[in-house]
Amino acid sequence: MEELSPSQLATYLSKFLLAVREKNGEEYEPTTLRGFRSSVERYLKKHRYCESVVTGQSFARTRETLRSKQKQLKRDGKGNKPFEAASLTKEEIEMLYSSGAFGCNSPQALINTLWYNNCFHFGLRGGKEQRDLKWGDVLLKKDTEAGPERNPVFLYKLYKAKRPESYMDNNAPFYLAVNHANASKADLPGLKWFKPQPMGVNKLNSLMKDCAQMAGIGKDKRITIHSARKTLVQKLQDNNIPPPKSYK
DNA sequence: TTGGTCGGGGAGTGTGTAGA
DNA sequence: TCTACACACTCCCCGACCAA
Repeated sequence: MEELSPSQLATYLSKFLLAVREKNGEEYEPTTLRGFRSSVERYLKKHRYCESVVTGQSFARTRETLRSKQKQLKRDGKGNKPFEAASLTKEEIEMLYSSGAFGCNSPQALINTLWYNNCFHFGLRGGKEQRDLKWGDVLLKKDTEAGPERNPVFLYKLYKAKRPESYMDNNAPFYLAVNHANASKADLPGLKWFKPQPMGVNKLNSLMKDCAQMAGIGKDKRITIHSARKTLVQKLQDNNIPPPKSYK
């Protein structure tokens, strides 16, 4: 497309924005169309194209087409964020603990709870930021007496005791794969619950969904990996904590 | 069970601007 | 000057698929 003149490209883009549909024939969400345009813009920038699709004069009609299309889609009921992640209620968090999805009685429950704590207390995103987390990124500054399963310090110390020695240096991944061979005899003292191997990206990304399934929640709402972070934001809002200045 | 990749699409953040 | 909102742009979640 970088070989087309701006006026030719503008015409093609306008036609594309009007005609494009999902594979099943459905209309796309308004933000998706905007994303398509941004993708084209990025591509053209990379190829040093002479004009910007977003601000260039030759693309004024394309912009108008996109605006009209977005308005039409909104009128048709699109743009209501059908895939928006839902936050967790107090009752649902209780169910996660009572079902055994969260807690400290199994390697999987332990790592699920650590993941949730890191989302909820440190505001980490559920996937990449958690996966990039290293063992040395989390330091125990203030100790506390070993206590209940909901005490983050207790869980951290238990996790430390159950990790293999070879994965204790600062650059080791924080989340390790569960050793399922040992999971059935998890209460044996000194047994390592985790393998010297990072938890996989697919496993980490489906962690919250698996927990919700185990606890029997999320049938009427969308519980995803983002739900834990959303719960944190919801709680901050409910307690009238203002957003940081940089959010303005 | 894992890593890697891809396409679709929602979420997050910085910036510009109209209006109070 | 402040605030709310829209826009521009980027990030990355998510599911599917495949091979190891």
